[in-house]
Amino acid sequence: MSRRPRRGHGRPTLDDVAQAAGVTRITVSRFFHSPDKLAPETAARVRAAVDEVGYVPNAQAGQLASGRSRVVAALVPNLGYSIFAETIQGLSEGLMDSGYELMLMPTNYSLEREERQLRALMAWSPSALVLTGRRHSAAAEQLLNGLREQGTPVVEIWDRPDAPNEPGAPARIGFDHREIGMRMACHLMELGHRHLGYVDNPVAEDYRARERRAGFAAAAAQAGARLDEVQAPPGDSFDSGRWALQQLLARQPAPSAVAFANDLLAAGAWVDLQAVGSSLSSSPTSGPALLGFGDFPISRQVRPMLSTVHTPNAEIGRSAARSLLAALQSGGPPEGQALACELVARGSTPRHS
Amino acid sequence: MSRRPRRGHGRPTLDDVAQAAGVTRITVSRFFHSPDKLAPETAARVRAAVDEVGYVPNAQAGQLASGRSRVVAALVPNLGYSIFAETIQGLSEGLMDSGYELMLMPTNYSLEREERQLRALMAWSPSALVLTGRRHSAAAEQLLNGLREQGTPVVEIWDRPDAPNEPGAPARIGFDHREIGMRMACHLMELGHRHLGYVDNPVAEDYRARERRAGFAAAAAQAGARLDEVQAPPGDSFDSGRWALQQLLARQPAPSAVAFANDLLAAGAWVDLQAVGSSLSSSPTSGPALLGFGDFPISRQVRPMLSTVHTPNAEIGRSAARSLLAALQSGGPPEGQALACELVARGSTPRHS
DNA sequence: TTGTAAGCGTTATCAT
DNA sequence: ATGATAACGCTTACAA
Repeated sequence: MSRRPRRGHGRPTLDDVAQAAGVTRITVSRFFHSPDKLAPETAARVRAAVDEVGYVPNAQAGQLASGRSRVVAALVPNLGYSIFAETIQGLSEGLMDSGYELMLMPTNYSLEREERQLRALMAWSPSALVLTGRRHSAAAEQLLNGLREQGTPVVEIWDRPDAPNEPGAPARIGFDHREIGMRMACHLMELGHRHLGYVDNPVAEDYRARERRAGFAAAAAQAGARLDEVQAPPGDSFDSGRWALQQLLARQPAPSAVAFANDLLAAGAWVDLQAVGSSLSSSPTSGPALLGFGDFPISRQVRPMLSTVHTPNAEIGRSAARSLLAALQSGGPPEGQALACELVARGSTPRHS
Repeated sequence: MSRRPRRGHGRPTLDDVAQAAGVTRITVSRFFHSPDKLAPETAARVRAAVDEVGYVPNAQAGQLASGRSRVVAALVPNLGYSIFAETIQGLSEGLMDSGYELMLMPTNYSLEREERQLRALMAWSPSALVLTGRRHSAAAEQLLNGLREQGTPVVEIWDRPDAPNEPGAPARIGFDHREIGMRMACHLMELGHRHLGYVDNPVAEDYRARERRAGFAAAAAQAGARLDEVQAPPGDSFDSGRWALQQLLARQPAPSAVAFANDLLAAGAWVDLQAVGSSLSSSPTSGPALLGFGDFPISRQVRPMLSTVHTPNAEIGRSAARSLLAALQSGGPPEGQALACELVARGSTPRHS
């Protein structure tokens, strides 16, 4: 019916709608972006014309003309690991119906990979950016600074906001992993433990896990407690945690309380401990206290229940979405937010001695 | 230094590079898209100029001009639920470095939501599309058909391919949930059970879970076995599964084997059963056999280990990426793929009577 | 309240 | 092997 130009999608354009409505292109454009500037009856004609021709806007053309992209990009280490999946779920919920679309790029815990993704991203002129963590390659930092100067809101999630909202400081949404590590150690020491163990996770590039461990070690040292550390091997987390605990318990003397980089590691070790305890004697276990991190659902399911640190997985994503949308609207920089973690003391860390 | 036009990002453009290299725009464009068409020394000059001015392509402009978008969109019910997170992880790994970016849209298990996301998506002219499941609203089907006719590859994941690769049939990557339901029932009946139970999941819109249940019921009916069914309530899956099993066991007579919509439900029920069993007697439990679905890591951790169905979570994503990229390259339609599930018989389904 | 003119930065087509 | 010209579909700036 209608002319089919040599190029393009062949989809109806603003001009097609305009023709059908007896107005010009720009009026139709206004119908979408500032409908209140149209005379009501004009708007009605345009609406009818839009339906009639089946008009769908062309995002690329609009973005090229306006210089704004309606893309929010998120770079996360991994999705299979459920905490980031929950964060992304929160982020996409927060972005829903905002007119922005979420572009997702996994970095596999690699700063180099993150930098490459960031470069690829530049081509899209994203409206806003979500990065995981505060550490990036030098080149990535440069790209980010460029974006920030140009007014693109950037938030870093899953890491601590810098102390007092310093102006110009990167906006971060999350918590201080080092501090959480310290709190974990303090919890165990408050229960009377003087010889602690720590099982770190096997992902070498996960510096946040390293920080928790470092905080844990610092608090232990400060209190004069003894500390044994071990890195869990890759593979099934449960098995890995079990193996790591055995390593610690084999030492003489063995720690009386052990903290883990995450609940999966801890749960594996914990159920093993219970099984051994109950087969050797029917009395309640007198083995080490165990403390996890992440408050995975499993932790409430083992008996006794696993003590852990509750992290605001989905809330980090929702908060990031709020912060970015606010910044996008106001034109100002995005705000960071310190989100609380809660140390949930349950049955696996009873009072000691 | 350089002119700052009234509009645009102010980023260097092809023309800036061209000027620095002493060539024209189009030569620089060719440098990126068909470098072998350039004289080697011209290419070298262009390369230097690109670095010099710090050129980054403008995706919107390129896509507007070419009519192709370099966006692959994926619509999934939910990410917090780990199986889809693993699928998306597989998908994004498969897409990595392909030049296509992943746009992620959650549908919250709502067909209406899916339709809206699809409409929003049309504005982006995605190069390819990933949908979850074969069921969509009528309007969504229309949109999809339009896309397919126009040559956009579309694959539906987590559902069964249609029988023999019918031409024109939607490409699906996954398996037949109804058939898996039947296999689950058969497994239990082969062990000697004649009175089965089924615990369905609480997400009313998850038709795939309904299909597994229907298959389970059909197989039971066909074999003349008795069946009791119950829907798990919303909330923590472990607790929910536990509650549901109690409902079934309270009936007189009670089923001797119970299947669950997923491993979380099953695991909650299973550990509960073991706890009760061991506190009442030290003999091995003689309670009902339990069968899960999904092969979550937890299932290998409970003792006895939970029998379940292993699903190819990440493989579905990787396969979708492969199929779409192949279709994009060949220009043909994408291919579906039937992926195998494996029924993993473990300790929770021992031989019966 | 509506319209005109001039791009936005790239790629397709055809020419040299 | 390189270039000139004309889109691509929309929005901004300025007029009327």
